[in-house]
Amino acid sequence: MPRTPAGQTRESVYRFVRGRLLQGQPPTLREIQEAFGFRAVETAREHLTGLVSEGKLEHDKGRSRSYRLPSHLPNHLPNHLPNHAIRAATTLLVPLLGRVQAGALTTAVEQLEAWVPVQARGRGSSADELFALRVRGLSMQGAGILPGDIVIVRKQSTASTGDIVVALVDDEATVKRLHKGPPGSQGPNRRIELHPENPEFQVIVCAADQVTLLGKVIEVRRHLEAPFESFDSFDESPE
Amino acid sequence: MPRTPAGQTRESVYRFVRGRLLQGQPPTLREIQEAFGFRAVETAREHLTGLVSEGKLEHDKGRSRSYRLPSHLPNHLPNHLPNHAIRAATTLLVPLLGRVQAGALTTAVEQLEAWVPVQARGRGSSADELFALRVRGLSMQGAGILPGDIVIVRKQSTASTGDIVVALVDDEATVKRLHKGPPGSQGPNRRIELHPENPEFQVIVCAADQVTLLGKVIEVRRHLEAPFESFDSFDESPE
DNA sequence: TTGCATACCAGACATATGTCTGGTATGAGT
DNA sequence: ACTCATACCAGACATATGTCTGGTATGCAA
Repeated sequence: MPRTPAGQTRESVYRFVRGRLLQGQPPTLREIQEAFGFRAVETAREHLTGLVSEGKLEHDKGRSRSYRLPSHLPNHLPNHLPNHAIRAATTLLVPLLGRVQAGALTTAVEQLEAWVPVQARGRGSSADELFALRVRGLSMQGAGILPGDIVIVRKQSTASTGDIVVALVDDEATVKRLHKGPPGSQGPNRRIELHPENPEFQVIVCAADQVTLLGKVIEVRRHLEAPFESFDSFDESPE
Repeated sequence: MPRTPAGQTRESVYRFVRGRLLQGQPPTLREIQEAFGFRAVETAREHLTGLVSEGKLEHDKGRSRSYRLPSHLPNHLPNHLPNHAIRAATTLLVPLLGRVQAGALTTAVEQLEAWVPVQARGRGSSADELFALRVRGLSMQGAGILPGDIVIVRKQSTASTGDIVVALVDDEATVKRLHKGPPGSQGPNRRIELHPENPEFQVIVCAADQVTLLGKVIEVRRHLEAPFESFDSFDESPE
């Protein structure tokens, strides 16, 4: 029986298994056997055993379809594909909300436009911490944020000066750059400034209790070809 | 035995299964049974059977862990979560390339920076059609494309006037807006203009055979918090 | 050529996993 | 209260799936 050089089939098997895992469909040994034309199930199993010993896969002994990508980032990963595959496995699905109204940060069906795949950040990340909105106006043009862009937002009720945030002002969501007044300004009610990045728009100045901070913008996306149907999330015009 | 109202456990089971599928780890019936505290395997199986009849899942009879999200977009989906779950299932993993050199559009290990999750577009979409690059210069600032942004590019060797493209000029990749000369200009060798969106940069004018068009930019992303380690993909400065 | 590591094969068998049949009882509506 | 749909239970069993043992032969280096 002709054989490939050492390691070559192993690599091919790894890519096959990884592809199936990323599709959510881990293969059985016999599916691998068939895919590669092996005559023995054991051949497939030994390749997987080799991959486990190399740290590229892990599995639960005796369970069906249990080979999987390692679930934790080992401290000393070699700088090759497994690392990237692991990152791929931590994709989060974040709701793109159609409209945000006062207090209603929700993934209720009527407001959910789509699910957006987002790379997980850190081990504690969870899709519940994030939401996405579509930008409608030109107020943040100077920051390279244009109408139609999608902002990925991490839910948080505080942020730092200079952060780009989503805030509710007069029950309307807006994307602006946050500037906080000095501690103690206006008594317990600190002054908040929401700065546009476009000279045609005015700074919004108010007290902290007049603003609800919904979160911090952590990513901006622009689709030059729209994968989604067009849907506007909020109004905005020069004041 | 107390029971939940009709449909409630079904929905919870669906979310559990979907979560496991998105992790690449489809559950067995007994794992579902255990997760929900059912006394009988059959209870779990019936919920899955119900979900299959609702079109939310499909499966292969008699195979282990074979319940999965539907693999094709049905024509008439109800406007609720299954639709979005299906979209989630069509996330592609696109390679973020560290550097593009002449002719070397490759996902070879040394040039692969990360895998980027991207929403699939259309049924024929495949990750092989796409690659991602990191923008380095300010030449496209006017178009809201800033240094450090990631562009998702669909591989194509032609594009339309007005498209933002990635092109190889003098063996260096650059992102510009494409303008094509009139048909027949310069004989069979049509004139090509690559326009910056920043007055500090000059238009690149050359013949079609001096330029290799690598693809069309279909999406731009900016990470305000970097999920990746910083890695620059190409040089660019005012000419 | 020899030696070695390992890529392959074959078969038996344990058990994990799905399926089916027959049943109870609970929530909700009338 | 009655009825109905269905959410649950229990058990038996077929087979899919993984595991182990014993083996051959091939590619590669010395």
